[in-house]
Amino acid sequence: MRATVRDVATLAGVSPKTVSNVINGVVFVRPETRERVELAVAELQYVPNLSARGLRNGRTGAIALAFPDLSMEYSAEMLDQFVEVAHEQGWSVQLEQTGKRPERERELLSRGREHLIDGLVLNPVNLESSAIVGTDDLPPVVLIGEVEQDLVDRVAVDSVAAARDMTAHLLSLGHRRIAVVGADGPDFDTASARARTRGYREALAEAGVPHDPALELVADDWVPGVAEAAIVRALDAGLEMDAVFCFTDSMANGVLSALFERRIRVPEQIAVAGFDDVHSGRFASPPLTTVSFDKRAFAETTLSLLSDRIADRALAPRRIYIPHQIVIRASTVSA
Amino acid sequence: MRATVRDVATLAGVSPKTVSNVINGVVFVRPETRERVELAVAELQYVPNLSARGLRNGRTGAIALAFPDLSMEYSAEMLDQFVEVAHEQGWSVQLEQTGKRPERERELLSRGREHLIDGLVLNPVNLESSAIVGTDDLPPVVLIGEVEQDLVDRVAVDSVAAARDMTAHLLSLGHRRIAVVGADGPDFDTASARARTRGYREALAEAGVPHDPALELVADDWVPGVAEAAIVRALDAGLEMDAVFCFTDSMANGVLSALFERRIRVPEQIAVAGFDDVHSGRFASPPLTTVSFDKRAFAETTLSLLSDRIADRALAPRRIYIPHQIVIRASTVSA
DNA sequence: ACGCCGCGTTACAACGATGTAATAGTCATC
DNA sequence: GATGACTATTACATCGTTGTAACGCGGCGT
Repeated sequence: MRATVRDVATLAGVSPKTVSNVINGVVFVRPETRERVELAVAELQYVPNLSARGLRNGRTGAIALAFPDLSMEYSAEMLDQFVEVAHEQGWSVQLEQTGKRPERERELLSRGREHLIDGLVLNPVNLESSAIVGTDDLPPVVLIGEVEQDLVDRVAVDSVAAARDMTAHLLSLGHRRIAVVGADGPDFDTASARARTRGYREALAEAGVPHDPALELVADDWVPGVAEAAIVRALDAGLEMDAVFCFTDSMANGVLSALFERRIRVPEQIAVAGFDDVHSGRFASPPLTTVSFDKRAFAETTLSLLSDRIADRALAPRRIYIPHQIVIRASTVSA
Repeated sequence: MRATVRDVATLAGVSPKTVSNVINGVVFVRPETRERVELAVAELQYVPNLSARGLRNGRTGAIALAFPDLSMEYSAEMLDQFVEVAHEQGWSVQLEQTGKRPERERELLSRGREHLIDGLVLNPVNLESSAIVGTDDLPPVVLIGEVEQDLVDRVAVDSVAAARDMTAHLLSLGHRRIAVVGADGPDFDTASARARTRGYREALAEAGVPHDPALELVADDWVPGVAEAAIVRALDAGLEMDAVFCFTDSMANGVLSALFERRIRVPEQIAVAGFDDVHSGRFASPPLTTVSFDKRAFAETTLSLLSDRIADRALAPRRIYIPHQIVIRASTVSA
């Protein structure tokens, strides 16, 4: 059986509350008393019961992270940063996967888990504005990624601007037939897809390059297999293109695979760009030009907003954009 | 303020314990009473306080997953499965990253977090046998991946056999100068590295192929960049090889990148194989031959062991190997 | 009609930590 | 030497849930 404050108190010859005071360090305790207690703690290997503390304090010290698809390298790299930063700040992290099921996002936003976590970082995909009705009933939450929603805190890369920048980069290389992979369509219509498609179109318009809807390839799931299938279909249909801008690195990987298979040289015949700057993009064949952002800063910003929100639920919702850069590698500019 | 059993009880005109009985469903409650309670629960949107329940029951309903590096695609795919299976079984999942710091593994195994989680799935890297002394003091834990340790439950792919099989595959293609990337060395000596190196050597010995230590390339971190550097160094040194067996897909990615850069054709000039069968390997250029295993089954097996262990800490430790297969793709056998 | 049985329900206490208010102890001051 | 002003420590109650044991009520047998 584990030692409790009582046991420690008995051994140290003080009251339970004094033990608590020593442990939490807010109330001043005389050095010799403190030392006796600390000795007893060590002796008994006392560890506070966090359930009890949570019950008493109303705070669990845990936050939840919810991603749509944990198996993506993108999720992995974000998780890495979030877990590190959260731990540095003393939070423990609960992990949730929302998958393709919108009801899971709703469930998280309803009070289902409320008593187990102090706050929630949610990367929504299916969530549309409707899902969040009033802010009153929500647990403290920060949404990450592109969301068309004004009632809660949000952190994101400016997808419209980033897509515009990447398209501009491709245009500056002289490309005029730039396909995108991952555009929104009737069956697939997420906020990210819409934003990136919009940025692409804006860049074309700015450059006065005609917009061909046939170049907007829809991928109903942002995974390499779907992207590969989409590009293969387009090539087979004889669609002309001199560049492909994939809305994630993961899809770019699928596209590179298809082009490699067909012996189409990248970037000489078709340039390829991605979005997210995942680690493996650097080791793609050829290395992938992509939209990069500081994932550590992303996590820090998000958790800082969440922390504020937990402290004060009445704060006005904030939106923060994390700066992005175009990282140019050999998939668009040969060495 | 959240509703409690008390509030629900008052509204339904019953005692708190009856509400508890309805919610937990173990004690029979008369249908009309049950209905009244359920109505009150819905009315008040009552949600049990899990801290209180945890305090009372001594179980939190949460388990922890600890991986050395969450940013790896391998971790992501494992996490995906673990989280899914855990949720199906009603566990919530806490995430920990042990990083390069052995003390974090120790900390997890000590009772530090004990009161917050019911059990722990740990993928150790630094942990050597010494870290686990007696089983008495440990939280319920299942180790995953190669570990030289007999005191706790373990689930793993048989790395020795898998490496032997992959080496045999390469030998069967006629390769005789097979390099490995990720071998153990003086500065890098993990159980996985040792096991895979051993399997490689065993296969060579069985086939009567001479063993050249120069072909065993050490990577002090199993990431693509280090693998790339290692292979580049080997090629620059004029080391002859007709195949490269990388101990992870991630490293294979780095190797493919280096070979692509040098215009060395894969598999015609040098065949490349990996280990883990991560998703993106299918979309490598060329698609990667690798050691595959059922990650869902891995997670199910692990959580089943953990569940048993939580139920009975006195069980004899078990070791379970998850079956593996060699998946042959174009990086070793051209289409 | 009386007592017994069994089932559904209840009162109470306990899980462990900690805020509050009261207490014991220390020291300076007049 | 007694009074007052602090300061360190304590007793108690409480957070919300649930196991235990006791209770009340209806039905059955005699």
